[in-house]
Amino acid sequence: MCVRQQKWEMRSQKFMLDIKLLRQSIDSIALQLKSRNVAIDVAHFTALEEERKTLQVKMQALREERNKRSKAVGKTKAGGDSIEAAKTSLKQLSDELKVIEGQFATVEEALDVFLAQLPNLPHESVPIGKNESDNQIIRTVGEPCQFSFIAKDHVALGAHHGWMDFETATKLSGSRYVVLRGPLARLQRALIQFMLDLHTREHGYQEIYVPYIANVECLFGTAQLPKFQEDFFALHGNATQQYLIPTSEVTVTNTVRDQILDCAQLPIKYACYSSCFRSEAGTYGKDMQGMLRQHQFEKVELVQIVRPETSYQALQALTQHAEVVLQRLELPYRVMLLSTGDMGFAAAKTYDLEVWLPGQERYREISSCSNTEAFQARRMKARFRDEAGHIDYVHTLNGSGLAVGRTLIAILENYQDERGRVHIPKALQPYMNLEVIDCEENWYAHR
RNA sequence: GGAGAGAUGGCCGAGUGGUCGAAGGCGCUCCCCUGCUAAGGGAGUAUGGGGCUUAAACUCCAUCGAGGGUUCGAAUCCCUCUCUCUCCGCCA
Repeated sequence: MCVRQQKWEMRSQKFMLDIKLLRQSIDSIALQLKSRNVAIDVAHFTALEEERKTLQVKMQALREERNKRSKAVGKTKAGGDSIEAAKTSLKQLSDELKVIEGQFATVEEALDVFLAQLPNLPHESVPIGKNESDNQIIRTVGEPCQFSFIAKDHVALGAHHGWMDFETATKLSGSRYVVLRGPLARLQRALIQFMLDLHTREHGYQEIYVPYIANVECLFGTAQLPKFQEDFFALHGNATQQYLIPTSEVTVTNTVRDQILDCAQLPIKYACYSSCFRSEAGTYGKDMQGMLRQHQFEKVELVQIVRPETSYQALQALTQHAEVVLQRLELPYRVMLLSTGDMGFAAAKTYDLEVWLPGQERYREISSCSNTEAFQARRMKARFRDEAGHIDYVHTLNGSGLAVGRTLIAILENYQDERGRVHIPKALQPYMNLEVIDCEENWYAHR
């Protein structure tokens, strides 16, 4: 028996777009993907697909014959007659089948390579553009504050007493790490607690804790693999390949992998705090100062598993949920609708939240909220059964609610005063048990 | 880390080379019967893909943890891996 066919079928679900849609309307898909700067070789695909079909039909016919005749052999043997002649001719058939199966496997591999390059199709409402300069500002909330003094950046504000210590972090690990002490370590912890409480108490998310190490299937399911292997850390010395999660989206979303959910379970809404690990390969020289871009950072992630017809409503809601964090912290921000050229591989539509950073005098990304529609679900085989018993893929969404390190930066820079003190936003004060971080204070005395 | 036992459908569980996609039970759905309830009778109840179709029907292929091998034929035999359980040791 050969299991190659199953492998192929699994892939056809796992990869990207709906394989049936692709077969039917490759031309219109090519057109849509062009807006994402992806050129696809339609002729190549069509040829492969033709070959695949021919071979599959032939292979199945041969198998059918083999199965039938093998069963007949069994009967003959049970009847006590000789089966030698039948064995010889069946051996030929079996060999022929193996050749076809080999050819089929070759075509399948070529299709693999082709399909793996295809990102999700953008939603029709997504602006067509080359890169981030074509993103649309949806709304701006709050005013960038005007200081009567020259605003410091978070590196300067955190430097007192080694509260934000990059030198020690470099000694411990390397570049792009940070050590936080005293009030800043507490601020980070307070932010995590604040965000989780908000989402679980007011937005209806269930808190979830997941592993920070994920297997290949997870990374594949959420589409970090196979294309973006260099973006995160692989663990060595393991028999099985494992990776540090670049976001808890990976493990949280994969909790529903290989499942047929009951429609009564939907929507599923998870809020997850985790550390995140990114190699930041190819970002040399970018944001080298400060803790804006780190190999290890903290994030509260929001994930929703929903019915297809509700996923765009859910995207609006999820984006709102992330925005509320900024609103409660009274940080000025704006909402960007990403253009086709700037979206992530798995996303059909993405809103970025950008917070105002006085130290840089510009807005910086602090959250990214995406609807991947069934793109991840297909790869994960995450489905649901509706009231009528029909099975369909779920839609998955994810968004940061928020990136904790960057929120900490935003608070330092937006809430600084002329003396270099940092005031704590009202909403956060109960969590900090403090109103102001005073650089003239001895923090060892603080309880 | 050492020793052993396992992995079968929604669940339990039979099945050591051939009509096994898989007995039996439970659960679930529909129907029948019974004055309600309970009990009873009957039928159905996996997933993915291909062919043919407007569609359905039909039919074929694949799937018994994963991958590979032996064979005309594999849930069943061999190899590798993963996971689970029990005992011992160690440990936050």
